[in-house]
Amino acid sequence: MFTTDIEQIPGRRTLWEQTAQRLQTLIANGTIAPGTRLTENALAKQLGVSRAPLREAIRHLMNIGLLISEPYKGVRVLELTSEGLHQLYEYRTGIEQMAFRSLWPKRSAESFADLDRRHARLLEAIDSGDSALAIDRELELHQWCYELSGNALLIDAWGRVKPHLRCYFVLHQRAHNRSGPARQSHDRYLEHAKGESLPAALDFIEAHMKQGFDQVIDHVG
Amino acid sequence: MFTTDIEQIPGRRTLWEQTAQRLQTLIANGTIAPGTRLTENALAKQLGVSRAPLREAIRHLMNIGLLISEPYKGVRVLELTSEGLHQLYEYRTGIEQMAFRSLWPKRSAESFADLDRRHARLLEAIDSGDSALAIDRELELHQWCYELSGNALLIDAWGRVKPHLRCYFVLHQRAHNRSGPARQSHDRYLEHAKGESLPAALDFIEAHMKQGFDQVIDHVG
DNA sequence: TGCGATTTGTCCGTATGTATT
DNA sequence: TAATACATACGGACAAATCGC
Repeated sequence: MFTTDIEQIPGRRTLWEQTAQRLQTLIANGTIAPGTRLTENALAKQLGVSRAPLREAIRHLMNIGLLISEPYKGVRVLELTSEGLHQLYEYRTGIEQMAFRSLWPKRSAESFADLDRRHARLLEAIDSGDSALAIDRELELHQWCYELSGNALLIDAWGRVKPHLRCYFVLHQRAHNRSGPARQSHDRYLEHAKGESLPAALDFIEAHMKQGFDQVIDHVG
Repeated sequence: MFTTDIEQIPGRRTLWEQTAQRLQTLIANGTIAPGTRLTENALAKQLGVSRAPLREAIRHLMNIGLLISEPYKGVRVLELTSEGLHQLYEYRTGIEQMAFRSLWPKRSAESFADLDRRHARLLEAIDSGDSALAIDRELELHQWCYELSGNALLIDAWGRVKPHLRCYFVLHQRAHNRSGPARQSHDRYLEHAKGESLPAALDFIEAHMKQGFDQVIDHVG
């Protein structure tokens, strides 16, 4: 693997990993607003950790891109802009197409079963009305293609994109007060993933991403 | 010990950035061999810094992927494998094609002049016989497409790929005792970058990358 | 199996450098 | 210019985990 995947190994994580995860959640759900300037001492006290692990957590979120640091001036939370969203979707479209090209020869019955399982869990979350859970499940659904590709750099790139998507999704969901993209769109995503034509799948990904982009773009400053 | 190597631009960057840069160079040029386990106290003494900034530098290189960390076990330098090289080139091909798709409408006379300037500097380095410099110049040449794309995520992705490429390039150069890819290949790269057909450019990138991959693959464990 | 040695992870106090007022 | 606030850096200390014997 590339970086340590924080979201796994739930039990015995180091303090800086837990701190990074907590910060990431606070940023994603808007508790810490975009553009907020973070002061280390105050934040360390609030989180109940010392500055050392906090600074390492900050360094991690910097590398993910959720925090922006200016030396000797401090760090601030990334602002959500239409330009940023555009670049995010351009990038995400590219890496997801890359993943599909890479995974295409590796497709199997088991991988399709895995995909179906993720899809079922997404539908389950949507029906439950828990929109935060639905967002996570949707990200897990798309993670299928990266894991199947087996390319550590792609998996890592996805891990970096995911928290950004979560931020924008939450923003969109708050504006609309309903959960993510339509069910039908994901049905067609699965059809193409299991279908026979790679070019058709790539085209659909492009359209699928553009649809997601258009849904969110109106709610960004 | 190896503190003699780099003393470049210690200007106004923070200590952890300088430390990360020094470590990166030591890893790239093989002074610290792949697979080496790093112990913090010893390394801090050798580099003349305290553990705090060293740990942040390590965290940075972890996120780049040059160092691998297992909690409480330590960090070790990434090993160069044929599988890793394959994934690196698959990924690099993808993001460079992505960059070309993104920059294509933004091409201009000035951007072509910029590209020519980078090319000239590469040829200059090749002719000078300084292979380390030639490697840097080749990376700067390719960086053109990412900068012109203007996509911050793509630029960031390239920034993470670059140090890995440097490691493999140095490995290859040491085996061959000559500098990088042929001049003709870069000439054609420029022709396609300035040409009229995006699909042709994308195809050439694929071939160009595969050629680079084949040149290096034989020298990896 | 346990025990000690080593290393990482964490915390604290303090000093220095930088930006801002 | 002085003063304040904060980020950065250092050193020492202890706790926690791992590894070798």
